[in-house]
Amino acid sequence: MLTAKSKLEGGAGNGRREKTEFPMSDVNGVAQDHLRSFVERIERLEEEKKTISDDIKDVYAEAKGNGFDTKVLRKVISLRKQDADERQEQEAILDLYLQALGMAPSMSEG
Amino acid sequence: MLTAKSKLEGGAGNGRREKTEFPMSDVNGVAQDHLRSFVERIERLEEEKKTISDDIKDVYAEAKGNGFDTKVLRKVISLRKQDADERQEQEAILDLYLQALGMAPSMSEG
Amino acid sequence: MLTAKSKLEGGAGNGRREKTEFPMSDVNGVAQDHLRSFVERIERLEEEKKTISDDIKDVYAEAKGNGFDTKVLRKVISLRKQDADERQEQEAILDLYLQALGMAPSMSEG
Amino acid sequence: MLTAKSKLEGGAGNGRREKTEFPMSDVNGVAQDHLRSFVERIERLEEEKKTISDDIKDVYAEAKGNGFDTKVLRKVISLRKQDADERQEQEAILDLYLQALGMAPSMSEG
DNA sequence: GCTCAAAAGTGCAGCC
DNA sequence: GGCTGCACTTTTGAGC
Repeated sequence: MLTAKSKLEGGAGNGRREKTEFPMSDVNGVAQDHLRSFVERIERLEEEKKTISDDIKDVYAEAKGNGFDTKVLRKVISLRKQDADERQEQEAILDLYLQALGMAPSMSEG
Repeated sequence: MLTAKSKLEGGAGNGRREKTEFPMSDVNGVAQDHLRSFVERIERLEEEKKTISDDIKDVYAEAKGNGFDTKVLRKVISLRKQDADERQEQEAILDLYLQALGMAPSMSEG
Repeated sequence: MLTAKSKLEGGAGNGRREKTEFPMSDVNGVAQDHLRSFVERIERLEEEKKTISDDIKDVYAEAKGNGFDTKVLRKVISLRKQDADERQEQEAILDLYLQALGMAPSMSEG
Repeated sequence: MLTAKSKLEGGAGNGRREKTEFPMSDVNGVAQDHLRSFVERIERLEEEKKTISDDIKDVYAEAKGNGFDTKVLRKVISLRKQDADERQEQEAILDLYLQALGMAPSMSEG
């Protein structure tokens, strides 16, 4: 059974087939452009993400500089996040039980 | 209603001491405001960060929807990142050499 | 996949090249035996672990066969685990605050 | 104050009802016992599983303490596992062929 | 530098 | 049988 090899969308010369078996629905050049576009978008976002992460670190550093214990601060953040998550979880549980009881919860019907 | 949060300030407010052993350099109330400010800033940033992360996932999903193998795509991103990191590393080494030679690299303007 | 540059050979032993560049501080044969021993122990444990995992799956399957909704069942397990974790967490928080207050919790006084 | 745990049984009538809408084919009390039994079995197994996992971590730690690079060690384990899986796969294919030829492979005793 | 915890990535099981 | 969501593993980053 075949598996791994097909994934590389490898630029094998498929130019001459009526229909390509490759995972992209287009000619190679176009697919490449498409790929490049995705790569750029992702890299751009990753960059932004890193900026944010660095900002967060800066805030912790600033807090520390103001005499706060970062470990405690992190715990505070973590706890508040947990609370939020738990709230969501509660709704999920409710939905689950409603489903189990045959009473569909949401499914925004209508 | 406060729940877990209340524990956070539980330690505080246990009377005035000539000198506080608390890690904050201010009166409790003020420190609390300060703390709150830090917490809010961090949470805001964490939220933004999550938005970006979700965006990234969306892009991967879109790429997948366009026939790209996300695993390969991730590999591409990863490799390019490594390359970039190595490039930076090279520049850092160059800077070190320049410094060692007394030629400050100053700021690397494009 | 690992590329050649990875740290496979990296690590200890830098500097001495008369004998070996390998990361182990012993003669090859002995180190190999040692390595083999670790590999075997790990593989044995992994095997046991898999057995347990399969057992768990079996129990879920059996529960399902008895009319239980496995999704709900999993949720029940998950919730109970969360409760246990939270209990631990509470102790951790307490310790943290005690530390922050300069009251080391470390001593286990009765 | 309700704790999270209480929600679990919240849905079920803590008393005895003559009739149930629940997906279990038995009276509530009995189903509850049954459920409890499953929960306990699973939790017991999960516990064992965690013990094994911790043991594995310990072995890796010990290996590290003996100068082995855990990353490499993990790679070794992983590769060997792959090999084993592939071997199994080969046998499975062989079995298929044997079956196709009307020669049941029966049980593969080690 | 090592250890530990959070985040990401991968694989798997259940569902449509 | 493809897909979505979940659990496990791995990796990265922070703290001591």
